[in-house]
Amino acid sequence: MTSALISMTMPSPVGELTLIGSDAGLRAVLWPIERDGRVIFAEEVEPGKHEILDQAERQIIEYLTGERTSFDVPLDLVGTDFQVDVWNALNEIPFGETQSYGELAEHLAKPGAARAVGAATGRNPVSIIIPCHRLVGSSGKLTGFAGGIDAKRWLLQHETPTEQLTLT
Amino acid sequence: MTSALISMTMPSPVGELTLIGSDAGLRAVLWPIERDGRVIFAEEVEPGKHEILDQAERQIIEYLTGERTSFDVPLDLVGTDFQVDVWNALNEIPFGETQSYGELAEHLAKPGAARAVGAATGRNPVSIIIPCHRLVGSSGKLTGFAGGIDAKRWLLQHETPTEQLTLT
DNA sequence: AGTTGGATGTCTGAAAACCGCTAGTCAAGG
DNA sequence: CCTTGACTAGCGGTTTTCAGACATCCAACT
Repeated sequence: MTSALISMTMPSPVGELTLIGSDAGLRAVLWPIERDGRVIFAEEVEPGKHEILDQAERQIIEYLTGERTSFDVPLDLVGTDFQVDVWNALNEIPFGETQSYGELAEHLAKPGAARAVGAATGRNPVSIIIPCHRLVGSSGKLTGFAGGIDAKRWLLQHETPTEQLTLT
Repeated sequence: MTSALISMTMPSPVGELTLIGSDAGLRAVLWPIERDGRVIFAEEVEPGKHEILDQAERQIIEYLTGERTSFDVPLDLVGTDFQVDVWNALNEIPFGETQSYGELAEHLAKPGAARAVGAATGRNPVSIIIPCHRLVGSSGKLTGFAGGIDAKRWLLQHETPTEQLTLT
């Protein structure tokens, strides 16, 4: 008997986000396109009814408006050991910086596992908060993104001083 | 966060039995040979410390000494839908009677699923209390038993007036 | 009397496919 | 030359698929 999940939606410049919570913490932040495929069942709640979802929404808004560069909502990550390792490693890439899939694999002491890192990143349940958008190809190219390449570019530009180059 | 399991052992004429309990009820009664393979982790407790295990032990003793012909310990069955259906159907075979795998399949409105019933029965976690020993081949032969054919024969003879034939 | 085959739901193990990659090679275009 | 783009082989973890294996049974064969 794992406890029931609850959900909430919020608008954003990169599309409507769906937040999923459990007792233990924030379980997911999903792009519109992911919503149907990834949620088994979550009861919808109104804003103000659930501490963790409210906190998550608040922090995401602050991030999007530029008042915040890191998050401290409690997360409830469910995945394989490797996936959780990757997600935690992602969390350590600082605001405004990027890393390649291969570099992250090396940080995990698994050189050569770049492709596996890509696969695990693609399953990151907690978009934006776990900054999977900071992971780019070794050439700097924006290779893929669950919420669409446009959203990835938007997030990276949002984290980057405006003088910077335009991202491919 | 499912709750922790607790366990206890008790002697019996058919070998030492291991009882496993959860908050919700009795999770398993295992034969010696099953014990290593099927228990993930269960903290051992002393008799008298856990209501459900004590109740189960008491009822099993009463059954073995002939003072009891049915059980009412709360059970906590975990398995697929089909398996739970089979186990519940087993529970409805009265003391002293037997049924064939195929007959039970028909009661489940799944004629032809005799073999599937066999597989599900073999996974019955709660020996003795869920009377999987009352299931025999359509020819009356004692085909298989998790605790060994000898234990199956012992249990069936124990439920049968002594004048009856010897079981093959 | 023995043998064979088909029907059923589930589990297991092995193999294959799938990916948000990467470093290397090679040819074409400035 | 240097840059680009297209193509390749190999990487590692997970997911999907598939082929057996079972606590059977009945019928239709040898």
